[in-house]
Amino acid sequence: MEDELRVVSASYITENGGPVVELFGRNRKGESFTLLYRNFLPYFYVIEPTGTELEALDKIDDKVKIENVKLQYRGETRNAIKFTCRSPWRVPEFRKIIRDQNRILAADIPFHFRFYYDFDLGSCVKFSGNEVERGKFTTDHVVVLDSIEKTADFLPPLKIMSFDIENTIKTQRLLVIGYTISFTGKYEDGYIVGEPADIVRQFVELVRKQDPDVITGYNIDGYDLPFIEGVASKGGIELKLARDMTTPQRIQGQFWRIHGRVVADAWWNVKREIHPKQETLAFVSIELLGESKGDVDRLNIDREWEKDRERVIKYCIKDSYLALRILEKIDVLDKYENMSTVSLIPLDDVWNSGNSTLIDSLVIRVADRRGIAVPMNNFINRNEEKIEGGYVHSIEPGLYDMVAVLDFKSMYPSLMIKYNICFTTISEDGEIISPNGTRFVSPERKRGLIPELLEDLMRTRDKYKLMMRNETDPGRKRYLNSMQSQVKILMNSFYGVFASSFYRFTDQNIGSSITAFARETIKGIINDLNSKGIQVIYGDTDSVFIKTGKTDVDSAVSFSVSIGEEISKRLGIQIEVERVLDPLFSHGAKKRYAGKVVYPENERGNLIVRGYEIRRTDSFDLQSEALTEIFNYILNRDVNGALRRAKEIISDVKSGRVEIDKLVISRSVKDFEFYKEQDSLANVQTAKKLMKQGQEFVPGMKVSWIVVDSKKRPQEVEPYIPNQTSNIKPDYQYYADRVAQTLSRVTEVFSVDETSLKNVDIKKKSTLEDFF
DNA sequence: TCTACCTGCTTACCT
DNA sequence: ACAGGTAAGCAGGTAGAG
Repeated sequence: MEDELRVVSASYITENGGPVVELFGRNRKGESFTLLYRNFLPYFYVIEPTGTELEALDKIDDKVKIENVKLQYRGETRNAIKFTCRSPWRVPEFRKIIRDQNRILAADIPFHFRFYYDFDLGSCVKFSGNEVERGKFTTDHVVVLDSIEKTADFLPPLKIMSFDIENTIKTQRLLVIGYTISFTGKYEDGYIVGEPADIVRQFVELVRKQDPDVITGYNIDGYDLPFIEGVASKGGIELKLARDMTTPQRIQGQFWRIHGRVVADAWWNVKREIHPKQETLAFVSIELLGESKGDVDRLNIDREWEKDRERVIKYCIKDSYLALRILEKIDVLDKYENMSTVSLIPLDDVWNSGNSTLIDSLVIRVADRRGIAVPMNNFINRNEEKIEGGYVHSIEPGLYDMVAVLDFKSMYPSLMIKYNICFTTISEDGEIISPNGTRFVSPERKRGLIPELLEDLMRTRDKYKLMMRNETDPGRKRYLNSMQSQVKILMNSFYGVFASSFYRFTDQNIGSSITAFARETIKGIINDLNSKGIQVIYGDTDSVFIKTGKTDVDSAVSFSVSIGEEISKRLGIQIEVERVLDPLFSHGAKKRYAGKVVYPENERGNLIVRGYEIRRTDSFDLQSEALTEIFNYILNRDVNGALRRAKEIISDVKSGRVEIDKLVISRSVKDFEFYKEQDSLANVQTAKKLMKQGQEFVPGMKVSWIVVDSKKRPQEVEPYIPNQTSNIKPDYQYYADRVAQTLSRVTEVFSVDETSLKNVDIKKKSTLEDFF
């Protein structure tokens, strides 16, 4: 049979002592497939092995063959051997034979990636093969492959299954699993009750029968899955949740791998996508969906279960439904499917692995084609020394009129292209010299692999952007926009990966050359503009904020656009006018500013804030709201109004005229062992109290609290649980002080300090000019 | 003994 | 298992004033 598939996940199993590559996914019709390939073997390279090493390798029972090859290694052609064996899982053992790990190449590439690179596969594949009996596999079809290749991407319907468990707190007994399934726009739900072991057995059956592509739930990574695994192991049940009957595996104590399916914790995804102020399911459901959770008291779940079982079951199903809806709402599925298309690896690997995996996928293929050696990642000899980063220009306190923000379009990728920065071009005799003295050969002599790859990506992005502009169908337009945005994200992640200390192609000089060129570029522009009498008031890494000196928006825009065009032409890197702000406020701190947008047109009138408490998830609502109000006064040039309102807010807080919900502070908590003085931290104190109460807590979660006595050292806090605050007495003086602190940073620019905000009448000043 | 100031630790943000 | 630069709050200390 022949068909096309979007690949959800790839892995391998062992059969008769040899590896079988398996790809899982769905065709356009939404039928699920398992594709099997049996004739692929693992291999790696060793540069100039010694006699003893070669002998030892030759003696390995698992060996299939040893071939002589030539590879480009650090700019030289070197002799190497290609060692092919049968067992992917034994490669780490074979690596130990070689003393110097630097001479072993490509021996740390997960087997399914090796298959992906060598067959040059992508997010979707076209295949032909023989359909066989389903056997142990749970998919609609199982095909033994004859051929497989990359094909144009498409988005088939994927099946998502969300689940949630309830258990007693004291005895940790599993009571119920509730679930919701979403497929082709339809929802279906249900539940499983009974003896804990039976619940788990039926759950495994359910997953096998429903065969979902994505498994989700709220906090399943750290709570529900480990809990179910615990019940399974105690009951001697094999947790065969995978599409190939294997059991889930936890990677680095964090992500789960279930062959053929993506495990996508809704909590983790929400955290990554929207950074909510609080991370409980209740809070996120309200914020994102406007829906509230059921009102079952989890702390008294044992009694609730006795009293009204139906209600607890309904509540459990609802939680699974909410998690599913949240995952759909934040639109991650399409996004990661598109990133899978851009980075050419299966959906699961995009969703649940780091950026270096995406970069690997593009770089290793090209390196292999060109005979360039692929070293291994080095997690052991990590260089502790940090490379110097971007330049941040100081900003003076004040209110500035008609400020244009110009910034470089993908600055780091552009610089890598412009200066041919690459591990293949770094050379003592290079013609291009970076400000820190590192040399790269000119593109005329040798075009770098990375610059070429980045240029391809730039072209791809421009192509998507052009298509998007000409597209009239809204759905198609959204898809094209998402594609161009994923390409941009991938391009921008190159720098970070190449500047990281462990990445296989890392060279300290590459990372520091990129940032050195960037600093030189931005400082050059600032000096140049200043010498022309154009005042640069701020800049961060790839941006400059200039005073246009104009009074109307059109002149300000055309003035700054012409400056941008001149610079772009002169430097060969695109710099664009991102916004014009009128006015822009700063209290004199880097990475913090607020402004009113006057350009672009579609953002006109918007308040934009960077860095300030309004942006921070660990500030309490009252603080954010108060500062927003004050900014609105200031940006409308009503300083007196700002001062009056600031005093009013502070005095209200001081006397307790404020809702307790506005005083909630939330912060994340790591593993307790991480901290030097865990007991003196409010977030850890809160987490410990929550655990004592029997609340769900896993490291990495945000916890919320109210400060009840800030005089104590460390300050005393109480966990915040919505609708359960009657016995909490906030330390109003503390909150008043903090709000005053926040607001006075703004008012001090106009000569009104914290003490005067909190106390006596302010000096009578009526116009803005009087304050300078 | 109280306050001002400093340092180290920590989190979250900006690009 | 992508980077560095930065602000700011709290804990806990010390120096100097009262």
